[in-house]
Formats: sequence, structure tokens, C-alpha cells
Amino acid sequence: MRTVHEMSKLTGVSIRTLQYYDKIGLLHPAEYSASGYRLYDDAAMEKLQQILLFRELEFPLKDIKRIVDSPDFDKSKALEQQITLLTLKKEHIENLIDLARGLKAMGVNHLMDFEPFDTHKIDEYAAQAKASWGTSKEYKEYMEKSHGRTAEENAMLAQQMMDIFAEFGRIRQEDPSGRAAQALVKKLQDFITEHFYKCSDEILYSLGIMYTDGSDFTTNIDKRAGEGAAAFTYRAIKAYCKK
Amino acid sequence: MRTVHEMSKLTGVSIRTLQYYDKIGLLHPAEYSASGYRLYDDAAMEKLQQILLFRELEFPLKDIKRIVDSPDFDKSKALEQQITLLTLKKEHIENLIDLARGLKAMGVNHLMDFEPFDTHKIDEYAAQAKASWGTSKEYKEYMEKSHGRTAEENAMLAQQMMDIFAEFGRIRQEDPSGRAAQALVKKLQDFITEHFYKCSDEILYSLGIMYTDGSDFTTNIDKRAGEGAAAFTYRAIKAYCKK
DNA sequence: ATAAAGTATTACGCTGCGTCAGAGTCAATA
DNA sequence: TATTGACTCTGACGCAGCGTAATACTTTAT
Repeated sequence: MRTVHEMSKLTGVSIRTLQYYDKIGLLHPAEYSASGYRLYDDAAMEKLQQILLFRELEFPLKDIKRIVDSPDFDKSKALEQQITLLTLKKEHIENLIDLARGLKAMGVNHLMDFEPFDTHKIDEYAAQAKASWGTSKEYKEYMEKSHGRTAEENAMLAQQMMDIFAEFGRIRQEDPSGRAAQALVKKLQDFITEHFYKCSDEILYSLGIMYTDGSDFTTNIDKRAGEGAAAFTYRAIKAYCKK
Repeated sequence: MRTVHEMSKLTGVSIRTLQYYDKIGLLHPAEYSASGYRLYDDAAMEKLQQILLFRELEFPLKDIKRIVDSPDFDKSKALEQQITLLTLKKEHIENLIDLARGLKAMGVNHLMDFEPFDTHKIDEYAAQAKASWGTSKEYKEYMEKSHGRTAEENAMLAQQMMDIFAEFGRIRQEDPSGRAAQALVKKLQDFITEHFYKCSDEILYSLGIMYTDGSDFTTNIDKRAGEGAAAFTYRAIKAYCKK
């Protein structure tokens, strides 16, 4: 049995953190001494290690709780989602860096005098940055919402989404900016807005990128809607958003 | 004169945000109506635009306040610092993505059974990830601390830092893992710990990377300590941290 | 027995707002 | 003109994940 102090030293987390984790029910000690001291055993220690691992990956504590508390939790899937989130976040930061570099290059002080010209460029950058950032937020919202639905409901929605992709797949030899494809894009956008979150053009565009980034999205879409369906969908979305 | 509602619609920020900005003194309306309604003029509007721009770049509101409230503020420098911060953050996220991918590839569920082998690899990843993340936090701390010091004090510290780099520069033809270089690395580490923040080996290593990333660090060091001094310092630090 | 070190609980602080709650204001309609 | 509906105001609480006291035991060592 180890005290908080020993646990703290061994794992590097603060005593306060251990107390907090106890309070929120993330990690209870094995037992309490007569005077109320927290006492941790090896099992608690191992659980803490897992917690710290997922914390490193920036999972919120609530998710970590779910993950470590149910041994049959699909960790692989959780990891994949987190990878997607982190990737979106990374892209967002990259956009911000570009934006900052652009600003610096053109002289911010100069810019602060409100010359109307060239500010368009900034807006463009900013919009781009916001878009990918937006997706990550909406994506989170989507994940939470879908978690609140029953498995059947989710399966149904997924099926309907897939139906749309299947339609994309069927016309994937046609013109992505043609009428059929464009109508489908709008259908997709409306569907997402209705069932998940408000899907603006910018967010839609980011989704398009996600479909072709080689992740499970791409694989799933291509598997069910035909090889190249994901890429075609992306091109159609691009055309739709640029118009 | 525009009301909060109009401002909100025009810029996309919420009314609550405008009220909040007023309260914290970031953006006061031009005047208040007899009944206490906030009324904004064009100047306020432009100021808000600037605020939003820096907010996009993830500057904390306190910094934004300093930036927009003093016209002679060195925005270029602020941008550069922010770029460094964002870059560190980006690297951190990249490490996290690698970590998550590695975990997924080796099967997390498998890992959760606590096989002792291979966890070392994870620790390595995690340490790497933490290191760059750490730097960004320490960097922030450093910036805040240095802001609290007088210009002379800062100049003195900078000079002393440069003296150390100059020493690196002087022996930059020797062996980076030799005794002289290693002693210098320790000197640097101790100096940072004493005057800025606790500089662990991991953080030190990240600093080494920063010295060679082609930013102002590199340029400054090489300019004052001789061409290649930054790169030599990095190699010496690497040897020091690996031992 | 007493000091030093460790621990517990409670509670406020931080960031940047979202989200009520309760109440007053403004413009237009019945 | 009275009412309605659309806005606005000022608090105040909530969130994430702890850090940082403050105050009061408990355990260990001397």
C-alpha cells in the first residue's frame, strides 16, 4: 500500500491531482486508513498509468473514465477518433502559423492603420484557419451526440449517409461539378445539418478533406460506394464550395 | 452608432462576448445610452476587428489588451513569439499523433494487459511528446517572467546567455561530447534553471531543437557566437541528454 | 514530548465565455 | 394606450483540471 506522496513521486502527478481524481471518481484508492489517508495498491497504480497515458493524448477526463472503467471499451476506436481530432487541431495550428507569418511579412503595424487593401487576404487565411478548427469542434459535438443515441439510431443514420455516398459512387465517372453531383452535395450538407450540426460551406469543405485523408473515412466510403467514391465526393464538394 | 446586436451580427461575436469585453476593459463601447445600452462607433468596430484577429491567433485576451491598447506595441515581435509558441504546440501534437498511431498499431487492448515489454517504447514517445509541450509552457512562463523584469535586468541576463553561447562558439571545432562542451551544457542548464524555470533534460533537449530550427534563435546565436555555434550547441546538448 | 513531515478537507482562482434568471427598454401594433 | 414582442441590462453559476493557500489532524523521528 502506498500513500499519496509515494504515488505522486512514482508517477509524477501531484498530490492534488490524486485527490481530485478520487473526488471525481476517476481513480479511487484501494482503501482509506483509519484516519482517512488514501492508500493505493498495485492495481490502482496500474490504472493510474493508463489514465496518464490517455491524459497525455489529451483525452478529456470524462472520456478517460469511460475508457479505463470498462475493460471491453473499444480503445482502438477511441484512439482513432483522437487521432482525427488531433490531426484537425494540427491543421488548424498550421493555418494559424501561416496567418501569423503572413501578417508579419506584410507588417502588422502597417496593417493596423486599416488600409482596406490586402485585408482580404487576411480574411481568407482567417477563414481557412477557422474552417478546420470548426470541424474539430463540430466533430466533437457529433461524437457526443452520436454517443447519446441508441445503436440502432446511429446505424440508421450511418446507413443513410452511406446511401448518399453510394449515389456519389454511382456517378463517379461524371463531372464533379455537374448538376447531379452538385445536387448530391447539397443533399449531403442538408442531411448533416439536420441530423448532426449546422454544416456551413466551410465545414463541408473540411469534411471533404477528411474524406480523402486516407483514414477510415476513405476506406469505408470506397469499400461501400466503390473505389474512388471518396475522392469524387471531395471534388464535388470542392466545386460546390467554390461556386 | 450600433447596438450590441448589430455589432454581433456584423462581426459574428456573441453579445455576451461584447459585454464581457466591456467588463474586462478590452473593448468599451463609444458611449452608453441614457438607459445603459452599449453604443459602438466605427472606431470601436475597427478595434474589435483587431481584437478578433489576434484572438484567432490564440493570443490570450490579456495580451491582446496590451497589444491593441498601445499603438507603439511591437506587434511584429508579439507575432514572432506567437509563431514560436504555435510551432511548439504543433510539434507536440505531431508527437501525440505518432504516439496514438503507435499505440493503435501495437494494439492497445493488448497493451492494457500490462505486458512489461514494449512499454518502454511508449514511454519514449510520451517523453518526447511531453518535452516539446513542456517547452511551450516553460516558454510562456519565461515570457511572463521576463516581462516582469526591468529592461536592464533582461538585457543583463540575455548578455550572460550570449556569453555562454559565445563559449560554445569558441570550441565549436571540438568534440560536442567532449568534456569542455558537456561542462558548458550543464552550465547552460543551471543558468536557465536559476534565472528562468526548472530546466529538465527533456526541456533542455527541446531548447536545443529550437536553437537549430532556423528561427531568430539560430540567427542571433550564430551572429554573436559565430557561424555554426547554434548547431554545435545542439549537438552538445544532444550528447548531454542521451548520456 | 515535541518538532517535522505528511495528509485531509474546504474553498477560491484561472480562461473565456455560455446559459439562465429577473428586470428594465424600445418600437410597433391592436 | 396598453400590450406585445424584440432587445438589453446586470448579476451569478458552470465548465476543465487542477494550483494554491488555509486550517486542522496524524504519523514518524528524535
